[in-house]
Parts: sequence; C-alpha cells; structure tokens
Amino acid sequence: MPLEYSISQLSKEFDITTRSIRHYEDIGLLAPARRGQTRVYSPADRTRLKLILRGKRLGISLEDSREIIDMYEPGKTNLDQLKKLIDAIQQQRTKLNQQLDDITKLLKDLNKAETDCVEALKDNH
Amino acid sequence: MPLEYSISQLSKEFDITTRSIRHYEDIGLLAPARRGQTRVYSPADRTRLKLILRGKRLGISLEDSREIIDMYEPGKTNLDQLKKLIDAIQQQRTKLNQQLDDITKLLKDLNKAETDCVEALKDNH
DNA sequence: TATTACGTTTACGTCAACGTAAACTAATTG
DNA sequence: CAATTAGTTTACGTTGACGTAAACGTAATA
Repeated sequence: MPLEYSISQLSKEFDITTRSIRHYEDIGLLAPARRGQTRVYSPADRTRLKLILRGKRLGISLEDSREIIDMYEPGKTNLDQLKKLIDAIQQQRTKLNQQLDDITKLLKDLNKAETDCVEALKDNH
Repeated sequence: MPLEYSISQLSKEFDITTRSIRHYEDIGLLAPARRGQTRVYSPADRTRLKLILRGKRLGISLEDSREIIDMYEPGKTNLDQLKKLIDAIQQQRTKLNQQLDDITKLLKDLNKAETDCVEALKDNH
C-alpha cells in the first residue's frame, strides 16, 4: 500500500474525474496535503474518498456523507454531539434497512422479469 | 382497494408533491387517464408510481427507472428486445448486489460508530 | 353568491454535482 | 530547447429533478 497518491492515481483507481475529486475538496469533504501547489493524498484521504463514493452508490448526498464520515473521526468528545451522532446513526440505519427491503423486492421482480423473458425466448425460437 | 385515485390522494399516500407526479408524466413515466382535463389514476398507475419511488430510494434515475419499469410490461415480444432486457436485468442485478455489499459495510461501520459513541458517553458521565 | 378546495397549463427558477474551457506552472522527455 | 504530461485556479455551463408563481377552470360549501 502506497504512502501517498496523486489526484490522477485516485481518479483512475475509482474511475471518476479529477474534477470530482477537487469538487469534494471544494465543499470540504477532502483536505489533502500539498507539495508546492500539488495535492498529495494520504491513505486516510483515500479512505475518505472511498466512503464518499460508497455513499454515492447508496444515493447519499455529499452533504449527508460529510456527516456520516465525520462520525468515524475522533475528537468528538462533546456529550451533546455524541447524542446527536447516535441519533444520526439510527436514522441512517432506518434508511439503509428500507433500502435493503427495496433491493430484495427489486431483485425478486428482476428474477421474475428474467424468467418471463427466457420463457418468451423459448416460445419464440 | 379503490378503482381510481386523484393526484392529491397519491401525493398524500406517498408523501410527495403533485408537482413531482406531474413531472413523472411530463417525462413519460406515467400516463393516467383523463376525466375532462382532470387526471384519473388507475391501480396500475399507482403501482408504476410505487416502482418509481422505490427506484428513487435506491438512487436510480428516472430515466433508468423507465427502462426497468418497462421490463414488467408485456407485449415486448421482439427477440432482440428480450435479449436486451435480459442484459439490462443482469446489469441492474450487478448494481444491486454492489449496493447490498455497500449497505452491509455501512451498517457495520454504523454499529462500530455507535458502540464507540456509547463508550464515550459512559466515560463522560 | 363569494370563497374555499382541488384541479389545470405554462414557464421561469433553483440546487446539487459536476462538465468544460481557458490560461497558467512545473517537471520530464525526445 | 521544444513539446508532452500532469498538475493548478477561475469561472461559466449543463443536467436532472423538481420548486414556485401566475393565471385560470370547476365544484362544493358557508
């Protein structure tokens, strides 16, 4: 595992544009180090990016992603903060369970659609 | 189960605006009957809407939703069409499995974040 | 009969998440 | 040394998915 990454390395690895990566920085989701004016990404930065993209695949907005990702960060020792976090976690869990339900239903539908298709193909052949 | 629905009934049932429902019609996802110029939705229309919203919760674009929903429709007896459909189904399945994976990982992360929070609360109390 | 509730069309506005182009720098390579 | 290659900033443009306002029709209700 490399100790650092360039912006183009990350863009290739995750198949996104450099524009997107810079955009995530623009809105405060990433804060890579700089060598001169060139961005240098640490493994931790890479992990953050990974989390952002995972969130995206689940339809989570970048704004919401920020909150979730920040949960994993330490130093949130404020008591009210913690309670808010637990609350946010519960909300996310609810949404995810809903998604799970949606997915299983959709997969079932897809299976049916497929067998229907295969049947039709048989008839047609 | 009612034989028909008004636009406001559907908007209340699914907690969306009437604007959204009309928008789905604008882009050809719905095609309700009319009584005079008033829209009248059948149970089948309602099901379509349900599918659209389920797709939305999974981050599926309206455009992609149209394709998926059309899979469930009959009358696609063209052979090439069927092969394309099976292909599309497989693609969807792949994406959904990826989402499943993402969700289980996120749920794990959330669990960890939560126990961390609870621990921190204990220490703080 | 006026107003309230519910429906309609048309059309411009908005917001997130980038795309795209311009104009520049800095390092490597033929 | 000229030309790629990879990076940068600035800033306007675009797309999807609606929001919002205007201007209007129709039917029930106070």
